[in-house]
Amino acid sequence: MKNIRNTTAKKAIIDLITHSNEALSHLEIQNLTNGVCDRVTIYRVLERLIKEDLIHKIVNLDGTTKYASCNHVHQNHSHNHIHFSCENCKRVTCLDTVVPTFSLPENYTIKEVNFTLNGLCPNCK
Amino acid sequence: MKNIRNTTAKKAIIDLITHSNEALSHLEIQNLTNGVCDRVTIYRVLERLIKEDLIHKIVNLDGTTKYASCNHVHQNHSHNHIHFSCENCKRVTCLDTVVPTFSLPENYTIKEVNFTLNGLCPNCK
DNA sequence: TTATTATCGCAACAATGTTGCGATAAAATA
DNA sequence: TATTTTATCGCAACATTGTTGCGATAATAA
Repeated sequence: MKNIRNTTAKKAIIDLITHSNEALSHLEIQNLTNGVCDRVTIYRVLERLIKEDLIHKIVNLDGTTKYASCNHVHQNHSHNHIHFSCENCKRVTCLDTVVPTFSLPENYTIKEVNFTLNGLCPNCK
Repeated sequence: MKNIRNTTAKKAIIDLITHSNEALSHLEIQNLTNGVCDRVTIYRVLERLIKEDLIHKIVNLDGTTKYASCNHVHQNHSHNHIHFSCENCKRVTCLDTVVPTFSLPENYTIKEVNFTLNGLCPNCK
């Protein structure tokens, strides 16, 4: 069986993401880790962290993708909260408390959710 | 002032999108229009069609973006409906009737919305 | 028919993500 | 602690997707 290793790169990346109050892009992670590891390694670590359910991926309308830590304060945490993407400062933040309600037609199986809003955040408006 | 022109490429692309029952990617549009115009022109036409509010853009969790026609059956149409992206057949469809409700904290200005769900559609489950 | 200019085609570039493979190092085991 | 196993890494090379500049073309107004 595969055993998970606690790599230097992995530790640095997860530390960065969990201590950030906004979602980070691959490039931002690359700059902030400052040469701890290769570009490709960052992609691979992020992929694994998502699989381990430690972070989640957010894709914005402008096509950029960012990563944020999962909030495990609730017993059954989920990623179906809304993310806000500011057009001005480009910051993406999790609105953990804002969970939308909707009723899906039958026969659909939901596995992942991506809710993002674009606009101006309180700081930029 | 700028006057909008009804180009051959534009007509072909909008015809394609409005008659499709699923959202189309840039590549799919390129293949289906079959050399009507250049790759770059497709990007520019799509950009203009979005600005004219004739189509809307959908960005999925896998990073792919697709385009769908705007449903103008309602007086005040909006794009805040949910899109479903099937992991298996890769089709993206608008669930026009499924509009989520949520309450945003104050001081946020919303300009655009991107709601997508990943999973299995009725055909693939 | 002619003039204006929005739109186009092409080439070149930029950003982002992926893959293969030999090298390295984390952690289990002796 | 020393050795072994193999998950993870670094590098190079590539693929995909989207962007930009600029001269050429064609849609529309005059």
